[in-house]
Amino acid sequence: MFVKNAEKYTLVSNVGTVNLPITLDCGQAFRWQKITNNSFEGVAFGVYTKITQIDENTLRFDNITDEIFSDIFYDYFDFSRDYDSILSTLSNDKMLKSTIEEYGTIRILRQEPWEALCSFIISACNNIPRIKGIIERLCNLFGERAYEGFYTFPHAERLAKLTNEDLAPLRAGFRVPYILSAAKMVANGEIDLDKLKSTSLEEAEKSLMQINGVGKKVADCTALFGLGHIEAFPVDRHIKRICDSCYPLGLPKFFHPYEGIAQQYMFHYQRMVGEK
DNA sequence: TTCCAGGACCGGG
DNA sequence: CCCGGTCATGGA
Repeated sequence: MFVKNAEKYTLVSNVGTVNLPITLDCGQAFRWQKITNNSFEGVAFGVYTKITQIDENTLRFDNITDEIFSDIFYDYFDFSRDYDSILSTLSNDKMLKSTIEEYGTIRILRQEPWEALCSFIISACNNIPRIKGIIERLCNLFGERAYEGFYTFPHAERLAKLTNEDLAPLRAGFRVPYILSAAKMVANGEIDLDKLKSTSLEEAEKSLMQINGVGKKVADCTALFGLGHIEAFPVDRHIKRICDSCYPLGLPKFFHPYEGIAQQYMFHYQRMVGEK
């Protein structure tokens, strides 16, 4: 690992391969704003930064120190995991092989648990541009200023005090009461998201599905993108279509325990072919 | 106007 | 267990 800290940016190389644009904009996170084809800006864990892809092994983080990178973004990008090795294994599947070759390394982001849960409650029966809009209004209205024009994701404790009317400006429709019920259960400790990081996936799903508005799909997205359960395999309508046609007898055994990574390639693949 | 979007819930069969 | 209707919103 090589980290070079200059006056106002941190250059990171040789911590693992990554396709930055796809990783940040493949539908697992909703808050990164594209500046150019290879640079994005946004807020994670309360910290604003601008990230630029220099090459497959090198990222530039503007506005943060090397310590902030080590404390926050190293884990956020799941750099402790050896994706080259995992992707090599997953490439034993014909369809995944061509997708991996085309798109490179899509990393599973380790997002804030509450942000992941809340975001995927909002994702229900919704499209990605509108999900992004709702979440942006949520942060702008109830988050804290992290940088000029950028706000943190509001904590569950903050949202738990609000009413349906307070959230009306989000224009989130039938999802508003779901957001509030989740916020209350997280804020009062009925759901302990950090604890669910170290339970079994089944235990985490079971706990999350106690929340009104959280079914298996949203629970699995929360487990995968917010709790580090890399074996979680969220099945939405796109993934179901692929599974029915490509894996009618179930997923190949050797996907385990990296079903979550396989899922993200399948989802991105389906998104790309669907755009034609 | 109708259809659709990273679902979940509820009712009836 | 599985089926259809329903839930708001907005772009195509």
